[in-house]
Amino acid sequence: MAKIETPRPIRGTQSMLGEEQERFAHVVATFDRVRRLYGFQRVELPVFESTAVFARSLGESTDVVSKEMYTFEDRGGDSLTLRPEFTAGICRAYITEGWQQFAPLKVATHGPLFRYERPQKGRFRQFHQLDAEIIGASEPGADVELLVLADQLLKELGVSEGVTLTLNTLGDAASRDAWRAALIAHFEAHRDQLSEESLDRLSRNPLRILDSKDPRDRPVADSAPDIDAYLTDEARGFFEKVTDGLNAAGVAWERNARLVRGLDYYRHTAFEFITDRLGAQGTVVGGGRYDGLIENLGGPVTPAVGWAAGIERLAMLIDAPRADMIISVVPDNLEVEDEAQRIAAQLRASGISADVAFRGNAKKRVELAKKRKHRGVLIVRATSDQTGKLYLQHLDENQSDRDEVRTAVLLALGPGTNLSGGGPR
RNA sequence: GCGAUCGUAGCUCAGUUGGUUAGAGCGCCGGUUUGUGGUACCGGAGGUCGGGGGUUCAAGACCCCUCGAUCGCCCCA
Repeated sequence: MAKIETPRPIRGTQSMLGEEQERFAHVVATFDRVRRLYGFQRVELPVFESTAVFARSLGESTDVVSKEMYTFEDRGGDSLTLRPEFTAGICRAYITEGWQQFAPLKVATHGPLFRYERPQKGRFRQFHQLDAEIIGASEPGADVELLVLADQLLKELGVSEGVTLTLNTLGDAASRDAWRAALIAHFEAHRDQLSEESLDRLSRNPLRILDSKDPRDRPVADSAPDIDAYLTDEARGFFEKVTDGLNAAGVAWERNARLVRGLDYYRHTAFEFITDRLGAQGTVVGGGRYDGLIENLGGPVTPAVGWAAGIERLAMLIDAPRADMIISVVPDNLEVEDEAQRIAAQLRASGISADVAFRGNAKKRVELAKKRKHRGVLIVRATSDQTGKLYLQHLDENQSDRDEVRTAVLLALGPGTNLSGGGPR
């Protein structure tokens, strides 16, 4: 009989359980809470779109479009693509779903994205992002609000210590074009000093040479002109209003004149929240303003700004979230199993998580509760003596945790409950 | 697409310069003991050492190929 081969998981995908999943869920839950504080509506979007949605908006020559997209033909012969990012799909929906009537529209979402890349630390083929966008707002105040939102999110996740906001402006179209031309001239003049990779960038995406990690490129990149000299008055004023707003809101930031974005659609504000705690993947949140994108998709001229954050990356940075409080209800013997179910139901009705172990004798069930990291064991004894009927054994180390469990259980079972108690020996 | 490192039980790993029937802990299954309560004892199942080829009297160890993982380059959240 031939051995049945178990299908392997797809490279770069993850299946999460336990702490890994709890970290992930905590990041999402925190985002969902904070985005509400800023009045961002949750939107639901398809995971795949017509290939043109991404090809047109991201730029044909970007790596994402040219070699990283999961693109396939459906049975009808249409070219579809699993979304490699959120922004393009949101903009498509803004145009096709009539969302223009709600402008300026503040939306947030999160979910899986797909890029055909070589996996490494903090990088996956199916990965997950948080996303926040403001569509139909040309005011710098929109940029500020998004950055303040991101800043608060990182603070509430407890990771702001190791993460810094780096900020740059790419100017308006006129500034950007003038700067780009000056950069190309500069790099052309020093071709002989650039790495092979940067020579390739020079023809594909010259701005990218600025943040090259190759030490051979640094002298040329560092001596390249900043955008500041090419900024129009309008673009300069815009950037100042953004930075003033951040200062007023108490958001710490650093100017990085070398910061550029990988995708073609960015204008004006560009930013990354970066850390050195994730190996080669330094960016935790990245985004900026993309005033031309919706037009590129055939929509009306619509200014917009947004960011995305890697959920896996944030999950790696946060402290392990505290597990939910679960009380294990253990019947002393078969006789009181139904009584244990009744008590568990009472706990759950009061919002306390309860688990009734169904395997093994009482001792085994207590051991299992300990192993599952439950907070306490409520032992139900077969006795007519009300004083000895319920016994709460704590599994927490410190007294305040024990008090929390005891108070919760007493509250759920009602006043006057006779609850003898003990702790770990 | 390129580079480095690594693949031994379900999991975490030992395995000495190549040398008998490949080990441990945890987990799993069974049993003993205990019996107002989490750490006891005994036993068992489970590995064609990622796969294929080669060197050798002899390969888990050495060589080649292949697949996979990890980390880095590229790119990006």
